[in-house]
Amino acid sequence: MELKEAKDKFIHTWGTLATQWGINRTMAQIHALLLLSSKSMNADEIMADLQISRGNVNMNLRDLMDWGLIYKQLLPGERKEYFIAEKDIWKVAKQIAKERRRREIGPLIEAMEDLKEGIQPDTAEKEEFLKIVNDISKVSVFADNTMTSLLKSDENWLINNFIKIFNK
Amino acid sequence: MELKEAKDKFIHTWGTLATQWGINRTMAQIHALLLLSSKSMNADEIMADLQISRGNVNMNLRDLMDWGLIYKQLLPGERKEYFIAEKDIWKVAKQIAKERRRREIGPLIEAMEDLKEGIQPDTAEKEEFLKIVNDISKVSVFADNTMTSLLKSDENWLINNFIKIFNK
DNA sequence: AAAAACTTTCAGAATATTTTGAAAATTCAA
DNA sequence: TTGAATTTTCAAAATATTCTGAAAGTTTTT
Repeated sequence: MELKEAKDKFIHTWGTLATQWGINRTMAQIHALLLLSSKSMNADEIMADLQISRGNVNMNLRDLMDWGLIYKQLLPGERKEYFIAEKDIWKVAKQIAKERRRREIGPLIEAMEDLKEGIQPDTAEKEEFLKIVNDISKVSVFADNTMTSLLKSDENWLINNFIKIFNK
Repeated sequence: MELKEAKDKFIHTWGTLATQWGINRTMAQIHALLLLSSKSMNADEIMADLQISRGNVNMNLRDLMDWGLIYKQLLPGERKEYFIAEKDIWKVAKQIAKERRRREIGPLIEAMEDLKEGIQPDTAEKEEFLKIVNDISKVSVFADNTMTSLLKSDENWLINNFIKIFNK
Protein backbone atom coordinates (compact mmCIF):
# COMPACT_ATOMS: atom_id res chain seq x y z
CA MET A 1 0.00 0.00 0.00
CA GLU A 2 1.40 3.28 -1.18
CA LEU A 3 0.06 5.70 1.43
CA LYS A 4 0.98 3.41 4.32
CA GLU A 5 4.48 3.25 2.89
CA ALA A 6 4.74 7.03 2.63
CA LYS A 7 3.49 7.44 6.19
CA ASP A 8 6.08 4.96 7.44
CA LYS A 9 8.74 6.80 5.54
CA PHE A 10 7.55 10.07 7.06
CA ILE A 11 7.70 8.66 10.59
CA HIS A 12 11.08 7.11 10.00
CA THR A 13 12.52 10.24 8.41
CA TRP A 14 11.17 12.50 11.14
CA GLY A 15 12.84 10.26 13.70
CA THR A 16 16.18 10.25 11.94
CA LEU A 17 16.24 14.00 11.38
CA ALA A 18 15.30 14.65 14.98
CA THR A 19 18.47 13.01 16.25
CA GLN A 20 20.38 15.42 14.00
CA TRP A 21 18.90 18.31 15.87
CA GLY A 22 19.19 17.06 19.42
CA ILE A 23 15.80 15.43 19.91
CA ASN A 24 15.45 11.78 20.63
CA ARG A 25 14.33 9.44 17.90
CA THR A 26 11.36 7.88 19.61
CA MET A 27 9.92 11.18 20.74
CA ALA A 28 10.03 12.39 17.15
CA GLN A 29 8.46 9.19 15.85
CA ILE A 30 5.58 9.37 18.29
CA HIS A 31 5.11 12.98 17.29
CA ALA A 32 5.10 12.05 13.60
CA LEU A 33 2.64 9.23 14.20
CA LEU A 34 0.24 11.54 16.00
CA LEU A 35 0.69 14.27 13.39
CA LEU A 36 -0.48 11.85 10.73
CA SER A 37 -3.30 10.36 12.76
CA SER A 38 -6.67 12.00 12.26
CA LYS A 39 -7.91 10.65 15.59
CA SER A 40 -6.25 10.73 18.97
CA MET A 41 -4.37 7.62 20.10
CA ASN A 42 -3.76 5.92 23.44
CA ALA A 43 -0.56 4.41 24.80
CA ASP A 44 -1.43 0.85 23.71
CA GLU A 45 -2.07 1.92 20.15
CA ILE A 46 1.22 3.79 19.98
CA MET A 47 3.07 0.82 21.52
CA ALA A 48 1.61 -1.51 18.91
CA ASP A 49 2.20 0.85 16.05
CA LEU A 50 5.82 1.72 16.74
CA GLN A 51 6.73 -1.53 18.52
CA ILE A 52 8.08 0.12 21.62
CA SER A 53 7.62 -0.42 25.32
CA ARG A 54 5.01 1.12 27.55
CA GLY A 55 7.60 2.97 29.62
CA ASN A 56 9.17 4.49 26.56
CA VAL A 57 5.80 5.64 25.22
CA ASN A 58 4.81 7.14 28.53
CA MET A 59 8.05 9.03 28.98
CA ASN A 60 8.07 10.48 25.50
CA LEU A 61 4.40 11.48 25.58
CA ARG A 62 5.26 13.41 28.69
CA ASP A 63 8.17 15.14 26.96
CA LEU A 64 6.02 15.94 23.92
CA MET A 65 3.46 17.59 26.20
CA ASP A 66 6.26 19.59 27.86
CA TRP A 67 7.30 20.76 24.41
CA GLY A 68 3.68 21.74 23.77
CA LEU A 69 3.49 19.60 20.65
CA ILE A 70 0.69 17.24 21.73
CA TYR A 71 -2.34 17.45 23.98
CA LYS A 72 -4.00 14.99 26.29
CA GLN A 73 -7.59 14.26 25.43
CA LEU A 74 -10.02 12.57 27.79
CA LEU A 75 -12.70 10.78 25.81
CA PRO A 76 -16.10 10.37 27.51
CA GLY A 77 -16.70 6.81 28.60
CA GLU A 78 -13.00 5.92 28.15
CA ARG A 79 -10.64 5.19 31.01
CA LYS A 80 -7.54 5.47 28.87
CA GLU A 81 -5.82 8.72 28.09
CA TYR A 82 -5.74 9.75 24.46
CA PHE A 83 -3.24 12.03 22.77
CA ILE A 84 -3.57 14.29 19.79
CA ALA A 85 -0.96 16.38 18.02
CA GLU A 86 -1.10 20.08 17.26
CA LYS A 87 -1.79 20.07 13.53
CA ASP A 88 -1.08 23.70 12.77
CA ILE A 89 2.48 23.36 11.52
CA TRP A 90 3.23 27.04 12.02
CA LYS A 91 2.32 26.63 15.69
CA VAL A 92 4.42 23.47 15.85
CA ALA A 93 7.42 25.30 14.43
CA LYS A 94 6.91 28.17 16.85
CA GLN A 95 6.75 25.77 19.79
CA ILE A 96 9.92 24.01 18.71
CA ALA A 97 11.75 27.30 18.19
CA LYS A 98 10.55 28.60 21.55
CA GLU A 99 11.67 25.49 23.38
CA ARG A 100 15.05 25.43 21.69
CA ARG A 101 15.62 29.09 22.46
CA ARG A 102 14.87 28.34 26.11
CA ARG A 103 17.17 25.32 26.21
CA GLU A 104 20.01 26.47 24.03
CA ILE A 105 20.31 30.22 24.38
CA GLY A 106 19.08 30.76 27.94
CA PRO A 107 21.79 28.77 29.69
CA LEU A 108 24.45 30.39 27.53
CA ILE A 109 23.40 33.89 28.57
CA GLU A 110 23.34 32.87 32.21
CA ALA A 111 26.75 31.24 32.05
CA MET A 112 28.33 34.32 30.50
CA GLU A 113 26.77 36.60 33.11
CA ASP A 114 28.22 34.41 35.85
CA LEU A 115 31.68 34.58 34.34
CA LYS A 116 31.54 38.36 33.95
CA GLU A 117 30.74 38.83 37.60
CA GLY A 118 33.66 36.76 38.82
CA ILE A 119 36.40 38.73 37.04
CA GLN A 120 37.63 42.31 37.37
CA PRO A 121 39.34 43.85 34.33
CA ASP A 122 42.52 44.80 36.20
CA THR A 123 45.04 43.18 33.86
CA ALA A 124 45.37 43.02 30.08
CA GLU A 125 44.87 39.24 30.20
CA LYS A 126 41.66 39.58 32.15
CA GLU A 127 40.43 42.26 29.79
CA GLU A 128 41.04 39.95 26.88
CA PHE A 129 39.06 37.20 28.56
CA LEU A 130 36.22 39.55 29.40
CA LYS A 131 36.14 40.80 25.82
CA ILE A 132 35.32 37.29 24.59
CA VAL A 133 32.78 36.63 27.33
CA ASN A 134 31.12 39.97 26.63
CA ASP A 135 31.01 39.37 22.90
CA ILE A 136 29.38 35.99 23.40
CA SER A 137 26.99 37.57 25.82
CA LYS A 138 26.02 40.24 23.29
CA VAL A 139 25.58 37.81 20.43
CA SER A 140 23.49 35.43 22.50
CA VAL A 141 21.26 38.21 23.81
CA PHE A 142 20.87 39.36 20.21
CA ALA A 143 19.95 35.84 19.08
CA ASP A 144 17.49 35.57 21.93
CA ASN A 145 15.85 38.86 21.02
CA THR A 146 15.70 37.98 17.36
CA MET A 147 14.00 34.70 18.16
CA THR A 148 11.58 36.41 20.48
CA SER A 149 10.72 38.99 17.81
CA LEU A 150 10.16 36.30 15.23
CA LEU A 151 7.93 34.36 17.59
CA LYS A 152 6.08 37.19 19.22
CA SER A 153 3.48 37.71 16.59
CA ASP A 154 2.59 36.10 13.33
CA GLU A 155 2.96 39.48 11.69
CA ASN A 156 6.67 38.90 11.83
CA TRP A 157 6.21 36.16 9.29
CA LEU A 158 5.12 38.88 6.92
CA ILE A 159 7.79 41.34 7.93
CA ASN A 160 10.44 38.75 7.36
CA ASN A 161 9.07 37.73 4.06
CA PHE A 162 9.43 41.34 3.04
CA ILE A 163 13.00 41.43 4.22
CA LYS A 164 13.65 38.26 2.28
CA ILE A 165 12.22 39.72 -0.89
CA PHE A 166 14.16 42.96 -0.58
CA ASN A 167 17.40 41.07 -0.11
CA LYS A 168 16.98 38.97 -3.23
CA MET B 1 44.54 31.74 40.35
CA GLU B 2 41.33 33.50 39.53
CA LEU B 3 41.65 33.92 35.77
CA LYS B 4 42.77 30.34 35.24
CA GLU B 5 39.72 29.26 37.18
CA ALA B 6 37.39 31.38 35.08
CA LYS B 7 38.95 30.07 31.87
CA ASP B 8 38.49 26.49 33.03
CA LYS B 9 34.90 27.27 33.91
CA PHE B 10 34.42 28.79 30.47
CA ILE B 11 35.83 25.70 28.74
CA HIS B 12 33.82 23.35 30.89
CA THR B 13 30.60 25.32 30.44
CA TRP B 14 31.06 25.62 26.69
CA GLY B 15 31.49 21.85 26.52
CA THR B 16 28.40 21.14 28.58
CA LEU B 17 26.19 23.54 26.67
CA ALA B 18 27.39 22.18 23.37
CA THR B 19 25.94 18.73 24.12
CA GLN B 20 22.61 20.48 24.69
CA TRP B 21 22.69 21.74 21.15
CA GLY B 22 23.89 18.67 19.34
CA ILE B 23 27.63 19.28 19.27
CA ASN B 24 30.06 16.99 20.95
CA ARG B 25 31.64 17.97 24.21
CA THR B 26 35.27 17.64 23.25
CA MET B 27 34.86 19.57 20.04
CA ALA B 28 33.34 22.43 22.00
CA GLN B 29 36.07 22.29 24.63
CA ILE B 30 38.83 22.45 22.05
CA HIS B 31 37.03 25.36 20.45
CA ALA B 32 36.75 27.14 23.80
CA LEU B 33 40.41 26.53 24.56
CA LEU B 34 41.48 28.01 21.24
CA LEU B 35 39.06 30.92 21.61
CA LEU B 36 40.74 31.86 24.87
CA SER B 37 44.26 31.31 23.64
CA SER B 38 45.98 34.38 22.26
CA LYS B 39 48.45 32.23 20.32
CA SER B 40 47.78 29.25 18.09
CA MET B 41 48.22 25.77 19.59
CA ASN B 42 49.37 22.42 18.26
CA ALA B 43 47.92 18.97 18.89
CA ASP B 44 50.32 18.14 21.72
CA GLU B 45 49.49 21.30 23.60
CA ILE B 46 45.77 20.64 23.27
CA MET B 47 46.23 17.01 24.38
CA ALA B 48 48.15 18.13 27.46
CA ASP B 49 45.75 20.93 28.27
CA LEU B 50 42.49 19.00 28.03
CA GLN B 51 43.93 15.58 28.90
CA ILE B 52 42.59 13.82 25.86
CA SER B 53 44.06 11.46 23.29
CA ARG B 54 45.80 12.36 20.09
CA GLY B 55 43.14 10.70 17.96
CA ASN B 56 40.38 12.61 19.67
CA VAL B 57 42.18 15.92 19.20
CA ASN B 58 42.88 15.22 15.56
CA MET B 59 39.33 14.26 14.76
CA ASN B 60 37.76 17.23 16.49
CA LEU B 61 40.21 19.73 15.00
CA ARG B 62 39.12 18.41 11.63
CA ASP B 63 35.44 18.89 12.51
CA LEU B 64 36.09 22.39 13.82
CA MET B 65 37.75 23.28 10.54
CA ASP B 66 34.74 21.85 8.67
CA TRP B 67 32.52 24.09 10.74
CA GLY B 68 34.77 27.02 9.82
CA LEU B 69 35.44 27.85 13.46
CA ILE B 70 39.21 27.39 13.50
CA TYR B 71 42.04 27.76 11.01
CA LYS B 72 45.24 25.84 10.43
CA GLN B 73 48.35 27.94 10.75
CA LEU B 74 51.76 26.87 9.51
CA LEU B 75 54.45 28.56 11.52
CA PRO B 76 57.79 29.14 9.78
CA GLY B 77 60.46 26.83 11.06
CA GLU B 78 57.89 24.56 12.74
CA ARG B 79 57.04 21.06 11.57
CA LYS B 80 53.86 20.86 13.63
CA GLU B 81 50.52 22.22 12.57
CA TYR B 82 49.12 25.00 14.68
CA PHE B 83 45.48 25.96 15.08
CA ILE B 84 43.87 29.26 15.84
CA ALA B 85 40.23 30.10 16.45
CA GLU B 86 38.17 32.74 14.70
CA LYS B 87 37.93 35.44 17.36
CA ASP B 88 35.21 37.58 15.82
CA ILE B 89 32.24 36.23 17.74
CA TRP B 90 29.73 37.59 15.26
CA LYS B 91 31.48 35.55 12.55
CA VAL B 92 31.53 32.53 14.85
CA ALA B 93 27.80 32.83 15.43
CA LYS B 94 27.17 33.20 11.71
CA GLN B 95 29.24 30.12 10.96
CA ILE B 96 27.40 28.07 13.56
CA ALA B 97 24.02 29.25 12.31
CA LYS B 98 25.00 28.55 8.71
CA GLU B 99 26.19 25.06 9.52
CA ARG B 100 23.12 24.24 11.55
CA ARG B 101 20.84 25.49 8.81
CA ARG B 102 22.64 23.21 6.39
CA ARG B 103 22.45 20.19 8.69
CA GLU B 104 19.05 20.66 10.22
CA ILE B 105 16.84 22.37 7.68
CA GLY B 106 18.32 21.15 4.40
CA PRO B 107 17.61 17.45 4.91
CA LEU B 108 14.08 18.24 6.11
CA ILE B 109 13.24 20.13 2.92
CA GLU B 110 14.65 17.33 0.79
CA ALA B 111 12.76 14.65 2.68
CA MET B 112 9.45 16.47 2.28
CA GLU B 113 10.04 16.98 -1.47
CA ASP B 114 10.67 13.25 -1.85
CA LEU B 115 7.44 12.41 -0.05
CA LYS B 116 5.42 14.85 -2.14
CA GLU B 117 6.59 13.27 -5.37
CA GLY B 118 5.65 9.76 -4.34
CA ILE B 119 1.96 10.46 -3.64
CA GLN B 120 -0.92 11.61 -5.86
CA PRO B 121 -3.80 13.43 -4.15
CA ASP B 122 -6.47 11.06 -5.44
CA THR B 123 -8.14 10.23 -2.14
CA ALA B 124 -9.14 12.32 0.87
CA GLU B 125 -6.67 10.39 3.00
CA LYS B 126 -3.82 11.12 0.65
CA GLU B 127 -4.80 14.77 0.49
CA GLU B 128 -4.68 14.96 4.24
CA PHE B 129 -1.23 13.44 4.26
CA LEU B 130 -0.02 15.78 1.55
CA LYS B 131 -1.41 18.76 3.45
CA ILE B 132 0.89 18.01 6.37
CA VAL B 133 3.90 17.32 4.17
CA ASN B 134 3.28 20.54 2.26
CA ASP B 135 2.87 22.58 5.41
CA ILE B 136 6.14 21.26 6.80
CA SER B 137 7.75 21.96 3.47
CA LYS B 138 6.53 25.55 3.50
CA VAL B 139 7.58 26.21 7.08
CA SER B 140 11.02 24.74 6.55
CA VAL B 141 11.60 26.69 3.36
CA PHE B 142 10.51 29.78 5.26
CA ALA B 143 12.92 29.01 8.11
CA ASP B 144 15.68 28.42 5.59
CA ASN B 145 15.01 31.74 3.87
CA THR B 146 14.81 33.60 7.16
CA MET B 147 18.16 32.17 8.23
CA THR B 148 19.68 33.03 4.89
CA SER B 149 18.41 36.61 5.12
CA LEU B 150 19.75 37.00 8.61
CA LEU B 151 23.13 35.67 7.55
CA LYS B 152 23.42 37.26 4.17
CA SER B 153 24.69 40.60 5.30
CA ASP B 154 25.59 42.23 8.54
CA GLU B 155 23.06 44.89 7.74
CA ASN B 156 20.45 42.46 8.88
CA TRP B 157 21.76 42.80 12.36
CA LEU B 158 20.66 46.41 12.19
CA ILE B 159 17.37 45.69 10.51
CA ASN B 160 16.52 43.15 13.17
CA ASN B 161 17.49 45.42 15.95
CA PHE B 162 15.00 47.90 14.53
CA ILE B 163 12.30 45.26 14.41
CA LYS B 164 13.10 44.34 17.97
CA ILE B 165 12.83 47.93 19.14
CA PHE B 166 9.55 48.51 17.33
CA ASN B 167 8.04 45.41 18.89
CA LYS B 168 8.87 46.41 22.44
C1' DA C 1 66.85 6.35 0.33
C1' DA C 2 66.44 5.98 5.05
C1' DA C 3 65.04 7.89 9.20
C1' DA C 4 62.73 11.12 11.98
C1' DA C 5 58.75 14.00 12.86
C1' DC C 6 54.37 14.40 12.57
C1' DT C 7 49.30 13.30 11.21
C1' DT C 8 45.56 10.16 10.31
C1' DT C 9 42.90 6.10 10.87
C1' DC C 10 40.14 2.81 13.10
C1' DA C 11 39.05 -1.42 15.98
C1' DG C 12 38.11 -2.09 20.46
C1' DA C 13 37.21 0.10 25.12
C1' DA C 14 34.88 3.41 27.72
C1' DT C 15 31.08 6.33 28.39
C1' DA C 16 26.54 8.13 27.71
C1' DT C 17 21.90 7.67 26.27
C1' DT C 18 17.83 5.26 25.43
C1' DT C 19 14.77 1.42 26.15
C1' DT C 20 12.60 -2.22 28.54
C1' DG C 21 9.45 -4.33 31.62
C1' DA C 22 7.95 -5.42 35.90
C1' DA C 23 6.76 -3.33 40.33
C1' DA C 24 4.72 0.62 42.56
C1' DA C 25 1.51 4.23 42.42
C1' DT C 26 -2.73 6.18 41.04
C1' DT C 27 -7.44 6.46 39.48
C1' DC C 28 -11.98 5.08 39.15
C1' DA C 29 -16.13 2.04 39.25
C1' DA C 30 -18.81 -0.74 41.99
C1' DT D 1 -13.43 0.22 50.96
C1' DT D 2 -11.83 -3.12 47.45
C1' DG D 3 -9.92 -4.36 43.26
C1' DA D 4 -9.47 -3.85 38.38
C1' DA D 5 -7.72 -0.67 34.96
C1' DT D 6 -4.41 2.40 33.86
C1' DT D 7 -0.28 5.26 34.40
C1' DT D 8 4.27 6.10 36.28
C1' DT D 9 8.77 4.99 37.85
C1' DC D 10 13.29 3.26 37.70
C1' DA D 11 17.05 -0.31 37.87
C1' DA D 12 19.05 -3.09 34.68
C1' DA D 13 19.80 -4.20 29.69
C1' DA D 14 20.41 -2.70 25.10
C1' DT D 15 22.07 0.56 21.98
C1' DA D 16 24.58 4.50 20.33
C1' DT D 17 28.26 7.65 20.72
C1' DT D 18 32.69 9.09 21.85
C1' DC D 19 37.46 8.19 23.03
C1' DT D 20 41.83 5.80 23.10
C1' DG D 21 46.18 4.40 21.47
C1' DA D 22 48.90 1.96 18.63
C1' DA D 23 49.64 1.00 13.80
C1' DA D 24 49.63 2.86 9.25
C1' DG D 25 50.26 6.78 6.40
C1' DT D 26 52.61 11.26 5.12
C1' DT D 27 55.85 14.66 4.87
C1' DT D 28 60.25 16.56 5.66
C1' DT D 29 65.03 16.35 6.82
C1' DT D 30 69.49 14.38 6.51
